Formats: sequence, C-alpha cells, structure tokens
Amino acid sequence: MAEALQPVRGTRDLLGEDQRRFAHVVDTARRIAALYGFDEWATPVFEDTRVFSRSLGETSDVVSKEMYSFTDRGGDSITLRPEGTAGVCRALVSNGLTQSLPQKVFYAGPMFRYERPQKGRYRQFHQIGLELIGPSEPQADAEVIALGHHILRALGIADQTVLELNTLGDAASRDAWRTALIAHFTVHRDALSEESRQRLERNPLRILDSKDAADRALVGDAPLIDGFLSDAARAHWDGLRAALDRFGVPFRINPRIVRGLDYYSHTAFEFVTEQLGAQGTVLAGGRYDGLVADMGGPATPAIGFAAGIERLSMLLNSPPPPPVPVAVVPVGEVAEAQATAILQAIRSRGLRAEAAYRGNLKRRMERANRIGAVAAVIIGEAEAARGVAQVKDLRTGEQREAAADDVPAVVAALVAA
RNA sequence: GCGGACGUAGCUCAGCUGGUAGAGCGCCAGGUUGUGGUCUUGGAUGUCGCGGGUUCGAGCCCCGUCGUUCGCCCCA
Repeated sequence: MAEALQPVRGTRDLLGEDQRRFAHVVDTARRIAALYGFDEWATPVFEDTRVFSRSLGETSDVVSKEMYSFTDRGGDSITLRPEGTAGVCRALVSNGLTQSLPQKVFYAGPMFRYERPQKGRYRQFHQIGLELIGPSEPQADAEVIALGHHILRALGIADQTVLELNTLGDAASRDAWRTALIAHFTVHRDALSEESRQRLERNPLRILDSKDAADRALVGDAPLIDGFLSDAARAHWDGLRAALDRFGVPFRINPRIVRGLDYYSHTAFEFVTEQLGAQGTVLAGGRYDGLVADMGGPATPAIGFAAGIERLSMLLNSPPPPPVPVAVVPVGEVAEAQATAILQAIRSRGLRAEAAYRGNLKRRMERANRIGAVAAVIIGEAEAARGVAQVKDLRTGEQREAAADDVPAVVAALVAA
C-alpha cells in the first residue's frame, strides 16, 4: 500500500457536520448582508503581489513574512490573497466603479497566511467580509458595525461577544499621536520589553496592546488619541457613537485597540470573545479612506470588516441538522427495478431520499435507521407483483400499505407530521 | 520565528519500576424463512507518528524529525 498522504500543515478537510456549520455561517452572513443592500463579489484567490504589498504596508507582518508568494511561469510575482479588502479595492478600480459610488460589497472565501497554526488559526482560513465604499459619514461606519452585529445575532452568538471600539483619527491626528507615543516610550525605552522595543521602531501603536506586564505599566500613562484629534476627526468619532446608539448596538470603548494593517484610519472595532483563547477576535474592521487611492484610483472613503468563518463556526452552539431522509428499501430484482421510479418521485417532491441495495432485509433496515430516516418504503417481491409498497414510520413502527403511485404523497405527509 | 505539552486500532483512550499490545464505541457475520432502534454470540483491525540510539529486550529511556495542541508574536 502506498503511503497515506496528509493535508498540508495548517490546512484541513471539512466533512459532514464541520462543513454544515461552515456553510451555515456563510449563508447567514450573505442573507443578512443582502438585507442591507450588499451584493456579493468574487475576486480572484491570487493577485499581483503588489496589490498586497502596496496596501498592507511593507513592514506589516503579513507582508514581510506571512505571504504565500511565488513566481509564475511568465515571471510575474503572484500572491495567494492574505485578506480580502485589497482585492475588492483593486477590482473597484479595475472595473471603473469609482464613478458609481457607493458600492456595497459582500464576499466570502479562502485566505492564505504562512503562520504557526493554532486553534482557530490556519494557513488556509476563510473569511466573510463587507466593504462599504464611498460614504465618509460616521453613519456609514455605524451601519456596517450594526450589520456585523446583526450577523452575530442571526448566528446566535452575539451574547458571546463584546464590541470594542476606538478611533485612530485621520492621517494628521494619527501622525501627531504616533509622534507623541514614540516620544513617551523612548523616554522609558529601557523599561520596555524586548518585543516592544522593536515595535517602537516598526509600529509603536502596537505597544498599547502588549500583554507584557512591564509594558502595561508604561501604557497606563501613555498619551491618548483624544488629545490629538483634529476637529473633523473628533466630529466623526462623536457622530459614530451617537449613530451606534441609534442602531441600538452596545459597545465598549477600548483606547488600546489598534489595527495591524496600515490602511486604517478613524474607526477601528473588534467583536471579541473569551472562548477562543488567544484567537478571540471574531469579527473586526475599520475605516480605510486611503486604500482605493493606493490601488491607483481616486481618493475614496470606505469602511468594512472581515470575520473568520472558522472562529464563528466554533462558537455555534448547535450545528444545523441535516435534512431528515426517507429510506427506500427494495428486496429482489423486480422490486429494485420499481424502486428507482419511487425513489425519484420522492426526490421530485423535494424530500431527501436514499436507497439501500445491500444485504438482507434486516441489514437494509439497519441502514435506514442509521441514516436517521423517519420513514422507510419497503418493496418486496409480493409488493412489486401487486404494484404497492409498505410505508413504515420508523419513529412509531407503524406500517401501512400504499399503491406505488401514492407513495410519495404518503411519505411526504409522514415526514411533515 | 520563540517556549511548554502531547502523538497507541476508524473514533475516545488504558498500558504498572523497560519483557514484542488492550477496552469502549464503531465495523463485519450470526441468534431459522421478508422488518430497524434494545438485547445477545462470534470475528477482523494496529510497521504503538517517522528515523536513529541505549539495552539481552523499548509503546514505555535518550536524540532528531514530522504533526497536533497551549502560550508569545501577529491576526479573522
């Protein structure tokens, strides 16, 4: 026997119930998004590497060490998408849609990041995401967040999450704040953890959500964004909170929330849970007013979020059950020939039906039971000769005879009961 | 990329201070002629993750490697 091959590290198969949970998350999100006027887009799974290197920031971890990049046979640098927003913005520009705003986009699909796998973190993982491109009003931010909340509610997991909210200000506010943070932490440089000393160079905002105890002490009296907000940025921030109140979405302000990717400004938010260990962020996003311009389009405001389908699936309490089937159990050649027509007739009525073709009657009934059938249609030699079938209710054990033509209707009534 | 734990039948796991493997579930076949869910009898199944080492002898000890998992980093 040849060696049994395994899935590649960080990837996994989704079978049966796993895939059912997964599909339920995507279907639910798609349905709710449609209620808010969002249309689904499907962009390619791989893109020109520059689509990501340009948008995410060269120094971000995603770009500097986590991308699945390769050179194709034509010599071009290609990258498996590590996230969805950059591709949507590229598509917006490529299709000339910057002339017809707003665009409200829903997407779902696989993403790829070369990371150390953990629970709820995979190298091929899947996201659902939303982008609202065009509006700059805080009302738009609130609507997108409300939509995210709506999806979590529809999935029955909203009460397992908390919405944390922050503002990063506009570019000017953020730069001023950043400068102040660098100044603050540089003074205490020696007290910082080694990791935070590196963050001081690359991404000083990250120090704010360090888990290191020594860092946290210094974070306590670090300058807050509040002191650096421009009038416009402050108005946006105030407007957002007021709008969220109108939508009835509860939130908690967390000044330490920053986004990992460079393109965010103003609003940053995360729905987090305690139940997934270190991978507690379940749905997160923010405003990215500069990204469309990075893709070669005109300056275009936008806000969006992405959510990890694996993480959402894990929070689902009860997986959606498979539809209840009907078992068709023929015995003997004549009966098997007749069973096909009955089988297809039952399916045509919209019921799930499967036939058992192996073993003696006892085996076939065992199989009917195992697949969870509520009804069995039994056709033996005697029934086949007379053009009838036995319809048995597997819950009660009651059995009655029906003419072959009537079987689908009888079975349908049984299933509905 | 860094640190800890783990890796035994399809699944969940046991295996005492080293003496060439076991349970439950599942699976297969019976308990008389055409009826499942309960019960009962019997049966098959493992290169003990992989490679090396120590030993008369290793699933148990040592080293390496791959994988899983928890935390850090980062992120959805």
